[in-house]
Amino acid sequence: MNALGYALLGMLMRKPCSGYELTQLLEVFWRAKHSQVYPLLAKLEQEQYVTFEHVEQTGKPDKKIYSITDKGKKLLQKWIAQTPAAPVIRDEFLIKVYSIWLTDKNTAKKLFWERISTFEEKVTHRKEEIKKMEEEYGETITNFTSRHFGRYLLFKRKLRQEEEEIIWCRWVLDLLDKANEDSETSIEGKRE
Amino acid sequence: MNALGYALLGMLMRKPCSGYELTQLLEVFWRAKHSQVYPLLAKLEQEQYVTFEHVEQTGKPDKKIYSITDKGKKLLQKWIAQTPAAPVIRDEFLIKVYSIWLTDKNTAKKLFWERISTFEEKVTHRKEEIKKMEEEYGETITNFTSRHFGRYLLFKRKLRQEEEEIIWCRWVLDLLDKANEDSETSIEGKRE
DNA sequence: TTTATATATATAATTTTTTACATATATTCT
DNA sequence: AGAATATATGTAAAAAATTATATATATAAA
Repeated sequence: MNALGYALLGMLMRKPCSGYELTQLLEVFWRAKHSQVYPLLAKLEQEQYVTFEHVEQTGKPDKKIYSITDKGKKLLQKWIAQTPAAPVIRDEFLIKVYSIWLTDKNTAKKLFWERISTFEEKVTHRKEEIKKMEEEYGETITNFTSRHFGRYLLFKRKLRQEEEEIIWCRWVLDLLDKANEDSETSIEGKRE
Repeated sequence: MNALGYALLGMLMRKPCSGYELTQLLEVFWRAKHSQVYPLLAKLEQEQYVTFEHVEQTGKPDKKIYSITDKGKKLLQKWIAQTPAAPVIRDEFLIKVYSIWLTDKNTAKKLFWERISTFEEKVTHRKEEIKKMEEEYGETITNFTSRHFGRYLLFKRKLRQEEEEIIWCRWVLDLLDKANEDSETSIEGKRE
């Protein structure tokens, strides 16, 4: 089984979910589209790691609510204790940063300002999510045995990372402005 | 063209490189194996975004040194100014954290201690890289027009992130220890 | 009234990525 | 002597991920 499968099992341990809901919950720690989630759920069900029941709805399409089985739980627990693979990060923005010296200063600034803007939105959103969790579950959330503990830890980490990204962007923008002053006040432009 | 192609072009703007070297340099901002790099370089060469020359070596296998063309440079510059796609993060460790409440405290602690350990190594390594860059290129490195500027920015960002990850892990380990004390001093264990 | 958005599931086609296979030279470690 | 590691390039097969297509209900907005 692949990592995404374990992610799904982990979410189903927290609570039974539909494929639609799982796809949304996934966002914090593993990117995947619904076109990956639905077939994998079917496979998981075939191998008896999960079960599902049809739930009819009015005003909305019917859904399948998946639950994890004992077999699934055991598989997950065994996997957790194993050393995880190295993280994969692929961020187009970073490729652009790498080559930022090829653009003009306005293009560069715009890129970083847009980054700040999208990350500020993320921070706002994340803070709300954390607040909601803290209100809903109280102090138990910091308790190791709470089913929400892991999710809470991830949210806290994400928030920090998002805030750090903004700080870094501001630092870069400062550097860009400083370099500007230098080239205006001194003749000695380039070295190297 | 895909993002990896632009990453290669960006690295070739900094300096001509072999496919082997490119695969290593890639590490900071885009994960890719050599089996992706070599065919893509061939494609890039076919479309005249890069050229290469054979370099014979003694004691080592011969290599191909790739350089970017004007056509390649223009393509890259045009791409940089466009709004980047959302970052992709896939980290198995985070899936395990999500389900950490399913394990025992020792397994949990071990996971986080191992994470700290691998990230401490990364921090050490990263600091050396940054020091080397600063020594090699001096202050010009903070200059917008330096070909090393983007790479320098990325290294600084990575270092922060790696340091932050360690801080977060320690915070989690603290939480785990606190919860331990609680369950020893108070009877009221769970709520929710 | 049309359009967009949200809920809900599913498959097909394509692209991207990983793993494995393959070869070759030289050095260092056990 | 044999094994592992580093340098160097490539291809083939398999797995994973993205994009596109498809269907269906309901609400809200333009």
